[in-house]
Amino acid sequence: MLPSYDKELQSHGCKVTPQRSLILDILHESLAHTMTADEIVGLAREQQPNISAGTVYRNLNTLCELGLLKCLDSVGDGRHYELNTGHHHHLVCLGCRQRVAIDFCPMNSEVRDLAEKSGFAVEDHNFEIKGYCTKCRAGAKRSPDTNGGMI
Amino acid sequence: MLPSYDKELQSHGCKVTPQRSLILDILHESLAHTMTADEIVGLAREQQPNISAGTVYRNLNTLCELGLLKCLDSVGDGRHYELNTGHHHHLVCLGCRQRVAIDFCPMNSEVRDLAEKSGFAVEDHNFEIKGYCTKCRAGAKRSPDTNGGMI
DNA sequence: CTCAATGCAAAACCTTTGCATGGCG
DNA sequence: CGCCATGCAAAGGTTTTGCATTGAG
Repeated sequence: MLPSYDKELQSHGCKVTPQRSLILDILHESLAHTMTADEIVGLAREQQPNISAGTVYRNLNTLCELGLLKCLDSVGDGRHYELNTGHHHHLVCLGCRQRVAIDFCPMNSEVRDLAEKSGFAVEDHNFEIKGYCTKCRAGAKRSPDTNGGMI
Repeated sequence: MLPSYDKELQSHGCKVTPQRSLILDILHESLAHTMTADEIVGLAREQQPNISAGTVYRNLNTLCELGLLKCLDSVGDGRHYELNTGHHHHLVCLGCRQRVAIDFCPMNSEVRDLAEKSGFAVEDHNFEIKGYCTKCRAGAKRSPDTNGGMI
């Protein structure tokens, strides 16, 4: 079943609008991978044809601030969004740009100490493995340099 | 001393122009941290006032393709460039957006196997630790949410 | 009712691109 | 001298913003 985010929204003094719920539903449908703002606008318009891109962008930012979403960025394909569920990292396909969640996390007290030894106050971290998914592997072998070093 | 990149450029059938050398010199000056295209344009204009932004962008892309530069991306501050010296990762300051190199690398055969077990052909990886550098720590404590969840 | 959220359109960014000119090899 | 690289300006793509209107609480 679809969890409702109404309570989280309201507890932040945030109104529950059809647009907001729709965005959260769309991201819930694709829990396994991330989406760009543009993809979200596209899917949202299937159900609510005149939802404005401005509204989607504004809501993505709002929902990130509330901590309901996470925003990822990586060379070559703009920002990606996902529901902020359990902590995880991603496999990023350099072909189709899809991000798929993985459970492995490299962060531990040792690494943290290393960073803090240089006066750095650690808040978060990010780990991504880049490569080619099963579907894109064939194409990748043909032209390994297609991506112009923008790995 | 400044290493000259002339040979690398020439060996790729690439002309050595003042603009190209200047960009490489600027990035060599800041080996410890990365720079945005815009910062590079600014510094370049101090020495060559009418260098065009288009030229800088074109060269940054060219030099990435040649493998002389590395391009990094991260939420909240666009692309960053650095000389492609030894493999390393970064501490990213959420205050001043500075990226500082660290030596620790989480990648090993175990992690690689994990990714490849799901049919993924691993090509590269990226690890960054986000937080606040010594200079920005005070400010961070005052307003932890300034960055709108865009960690 | 009130104030936040929306739709629309314009603007603000950042990056790329077309074209004529200049300069490296 | 030929062709790549440059400067300039225009265009492209993405994200933000201003403003009047709508609608959730």
